[in-house]
Amino acid sequence: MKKKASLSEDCLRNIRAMKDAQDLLSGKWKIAIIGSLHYNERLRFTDLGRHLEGIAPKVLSKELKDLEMNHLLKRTVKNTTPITVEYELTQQGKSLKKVVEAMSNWGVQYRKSIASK
Amino acid sequence: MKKKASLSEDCLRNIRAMKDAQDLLSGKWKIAIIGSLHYNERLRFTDLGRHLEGIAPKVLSKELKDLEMNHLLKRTVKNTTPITVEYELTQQGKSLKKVVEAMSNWGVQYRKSIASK
DNA sequence: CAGAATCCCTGGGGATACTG
DNA sequence: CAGTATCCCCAGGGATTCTG
Repeated sequence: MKKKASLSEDCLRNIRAMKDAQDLLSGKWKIAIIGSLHYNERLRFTDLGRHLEGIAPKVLSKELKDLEMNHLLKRTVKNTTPITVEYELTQQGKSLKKVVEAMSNWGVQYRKSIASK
Repeated sequence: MKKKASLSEDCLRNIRAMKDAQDLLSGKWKIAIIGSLHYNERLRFTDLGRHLEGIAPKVLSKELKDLEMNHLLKRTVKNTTPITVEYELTQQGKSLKKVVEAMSNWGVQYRKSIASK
């Protein structure tokens, strides 16, 4: 016999899922990084920096490592002189498309609604 | 005459929008809070806490204030004894639906893909 | 170019106890 | 019930300089 649980297990599961997502995307830059790669397919370290406006190389480096560890993006060293490195989303990373787009759209919307006040 | 800019203004705009969103939703709990209210319509302080599993009241209180300041949720004091307070999403807050759902779905997906490894 | 090394510092976040 | 009040701590993040 089913009763409505006061705290649906379903609901808790979803909330945990959201927390998971936010944890992996924690920090001030990760979403933006994923977003950049979402719009640009593949980027090099410095180019990525240019997209992010104001991020320090150390921080960028660390964020990239985090994302790589979670298999959201892939790092490729090109054998050129000088050496270049390319970053691109993995399949996992690409699966964030919906999230990235939702946030982007919402952000644009939000700016408008603030501006019109 | 249109030329492809090396750093599309469009792209930067989107990235900024994402940063905006992430800033408003910064911290470990905001998304989860929005999510809870997305699934439950309206909740009281303590109930909200129950959904979030492990959050300290001080922290919850602060997160709620932040969200309220950004007009993402509304606080209502009920004239009961003892006093009760209800939180619910504003229209602004509800507009985050897409974001919340995207993150939730992705989180569930991600858990599976990790578990199956 | 792609980072690593250093130094620094605030504030986000937690634990616990208390109150109207 | 719905929060405050305190105390505390570390890591996220920044600025700058250096290197293979």
